[in-house]
Amino acid sequence: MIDFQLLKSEEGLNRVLTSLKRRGDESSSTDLKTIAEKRSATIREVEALANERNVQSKKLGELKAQGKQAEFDELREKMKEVADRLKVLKEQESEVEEKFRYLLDRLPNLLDDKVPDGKDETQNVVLRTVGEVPKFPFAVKPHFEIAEAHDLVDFERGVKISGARFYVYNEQIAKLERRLTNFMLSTHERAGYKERTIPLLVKDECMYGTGQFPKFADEYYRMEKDALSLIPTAEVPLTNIYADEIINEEQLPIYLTALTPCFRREAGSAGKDTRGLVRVHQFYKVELVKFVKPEDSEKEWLALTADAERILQKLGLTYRVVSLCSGDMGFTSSITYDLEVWMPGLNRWLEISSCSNFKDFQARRAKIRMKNATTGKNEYLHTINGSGVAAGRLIAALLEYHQTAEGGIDWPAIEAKLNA
RNA sequence: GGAGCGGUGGCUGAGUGGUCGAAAGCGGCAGUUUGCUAAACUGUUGUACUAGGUAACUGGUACCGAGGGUUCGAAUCCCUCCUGCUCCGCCA
Repeated sequence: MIDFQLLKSEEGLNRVLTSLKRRGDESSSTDLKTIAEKRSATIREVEALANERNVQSKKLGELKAQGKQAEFDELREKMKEVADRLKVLKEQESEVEEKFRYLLDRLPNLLDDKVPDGKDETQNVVLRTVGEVPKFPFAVKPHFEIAEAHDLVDFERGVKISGARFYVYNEQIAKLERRLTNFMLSTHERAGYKERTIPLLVKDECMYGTGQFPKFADEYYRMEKDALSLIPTAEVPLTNIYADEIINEEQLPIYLTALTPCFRREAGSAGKDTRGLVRVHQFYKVELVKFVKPEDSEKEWLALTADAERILQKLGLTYRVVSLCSGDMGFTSSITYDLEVWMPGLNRWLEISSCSNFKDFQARRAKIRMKNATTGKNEYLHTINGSGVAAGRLIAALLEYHQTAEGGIDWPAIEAKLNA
């Protein structure tokens, strides 16, 4: 969440409103200032009355100890009224607090000044393209046609077992995925990321901490009985490792990575990418997460993006780096670069990684702080993360790049890339 | 799943209705002593919100697993939930 102290000044409020407008968010942001003010006023009232109660209660204790029964009884009667009044006031306070939290919880992160203006994904800005768009001397096929033709992926049985957007990898793809994820983890380990194995089911407070809850709750699988959610990305448990903790500044930066399945309901994407491995309910992904000092976050975010790019470079895939425009930015992110890989068979660019700087937005929600070594004060640190990268889409890309004129797959070529 | 016992500050651990944000010890920080280190001694040491102040800081409120309740007053009493440990059962 954003620093709600911003709402108190004209200047801060304008920053919030400008950012919201750039996002194309028409939510009731103007209410914020009024609610924030009402909240402060109510808190002041409650605290003043609570102070009186505390002072008089202390006095009652003294009177009793001194055996002054008459004075005790008199004051006690008076304080009953104060207690009643306080009770009513406290109810008002929690009502205001609830309204305030409701708005604040649903308020997106402030956009970085460098985020380009734009309405939707069509106005994202391509920063650079790495590699050439490959040319084939034959008619290229999308990955799912190749996979079906050679029985590499069993889409029907995936549907039989679990429904649409589920799949079964047969032997060669299953093994390729195992090789690829291992390759990605090793590559990141060399760049300084520490691997973790983490829970795939998380509490609501974790989903809140990284910003999935409460606004986007419908997009995730939740186990109602146990009040746990299947993670949509390793970002959730990985970031929450340090929830509610204060980290010494000297221990930063912390780089973490994890391989996990990711589960997404894909609610609202009916009819989109219905074939293939591009949009599925479950896929493996290697995630990169960084905890950094605020002053380092831009540098560290660019470095993390480069770490994700390295995977695509090593595998010889053509991709471009895209700066998401204001209207296409995610709720929690302050600035995001997407990596889009060229898909020869689909004949389009496909998002395979999304690298974001959240600044202190997630840190505030998850209460992840650092102790400033010079001032000794606790401050919110910055969190950064990105996919490094999504395995399912990576497999799809490799199949399309290494298809042969005969309609098969050049396995040795893939193998060579992995061994390079 | 059953039975029993617990959850207190960075840690250990006291505290069963009033002056308890909370004893004591450890750790941390500052200082004194010291040729240096160590030891000893002295002081200091939580978080969030809130009001004032440029700030250092000062005042207030809240927090003793979480949420409710009783009371003028709750770490302490009552209820619900969560969670840890030990034993038993079950499963891998």
